[in-house]
Order: sequence, then C-alpha cells, then structure tokens
Amino acid sequence: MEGRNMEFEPVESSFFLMPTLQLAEELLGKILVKETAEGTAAGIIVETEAYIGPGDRAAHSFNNRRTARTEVMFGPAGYAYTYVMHTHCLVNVVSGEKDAPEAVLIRAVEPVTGKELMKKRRPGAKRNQDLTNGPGKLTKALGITMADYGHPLWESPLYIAEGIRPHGISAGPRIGIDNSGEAVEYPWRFRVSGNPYISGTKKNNQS
DNA sequence: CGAAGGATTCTCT
DNA sequence: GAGAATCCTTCGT
Repeated sequence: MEGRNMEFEPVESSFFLMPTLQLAEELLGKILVKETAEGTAAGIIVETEAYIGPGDRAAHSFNNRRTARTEVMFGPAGYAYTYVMHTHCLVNVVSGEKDAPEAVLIRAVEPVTGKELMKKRRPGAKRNQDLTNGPGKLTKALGITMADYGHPLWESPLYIAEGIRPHGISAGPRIGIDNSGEAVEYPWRFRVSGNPYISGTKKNNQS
C-alpha cells in the first residue's frame, strides 16, 4: 500500500451485491473502519459467519420472521445490522436482495489503526489479539454501538474499506448456536487461514 | 404487562 | 470447564 495516508478507501455500494456466502468470503481481508471523536479505529476482517434467514434456524430472521429488530435485514445489502446481546453489541453486514433477510456476522478483526484507542476501550485485554478476537469484543474496541444500526457501510463514519488479499481461507461450522438444530453443522463460518486474531475460546476449537 | 431467552464475555474453580 | 452477569427483544396471557 502507499502508506503515508492514514485514511481508508471505502468500497462501492455495489460491492455488497453478491450472494451472502460469497460476500462472507470476500469480506475477509477487507478493513472495517470506525471514525469517532476520539480517533479512527480499524481492523482487517479475519472471521465472518453467514446467516441466511429463510432456511437458517440460527438466524434471527429464520423463516422470514420480520420484527422491528430484524427490519434492516429485509432491506438492500450493505447496511449495518447491530444487535445487543447480553451486555455486548454485535455487528453484521446486511446481504442479499431486498426482502431477503440475510446477513454476515463479523466475528473477528485484526487491529491495524487505533490500537491505543482499542486498548483504552478494552482495559481487560492483556494481549493484542484479545482486543478484537470476538464479535462482542471488536465492536467495543472499534466503538460500534446501536447508534450505527442501519448505517450504510460505504460511508463515514463506519464503513468497509479495501484491504489485503488473504493468503488462504478456511470454512467450517459456526459458533455459539448449538441450540439451533441442524443449522449448527452448516459450514458458513469463514476465516483467514493461520491468522492469530480468531475467535473461538470455548468448544469448537478446531484447527 | 409479565416472563423467557439469546449470533457473548469474563471470572473463578 | 462451568456458571453468572445483564440488557433488550419477542411472545404469551
């Protein structure tokens, strides 16, 4: 990369116009950028999961269930779907055509900009890789909140930027949805091969 | 209006 | 490895 410019180049809105499973794969290596008053924090996306509502029991929009919460998933692709889980916030990239409730969950990123800011936001993290190696962790590190719900991901202050080309990509079963029947086995989790900034602390610790 | 559950994370044993 | 924390949404009465 050219280097001296700290700013990132957002993707075009047309980038998101592809099948959800393909988008989940294409997002690997891209950069998730969040600009705040405190500064800019950004990380390379290294782990994603696809959620395809109509036939995916693990998705909030399973069987096309439409609620105030999942509303944005029924809209066009490329918007942020933020969701509060327990005490944490998760972020998804809406995918699929209009009226198709599909999305890609961002599970982990590798910090590239604003590491000091991330450390400040996550006092508990002892290692660099603990800053963003989980869906709830990365949102806190980057400063993503429910205020970003429905935000278009090709515009400041929250967007996907062009990044690197991953050396290799691995696919496998998703995590944390073991109460979702057979949907658990779908290989809809994608990650950059060999990258240390990957989630998966408990079970599902496969190579 | 009240009750149950969840795409998680942290801490202690 | 197991269990609690803790906030919002969804569903039932």
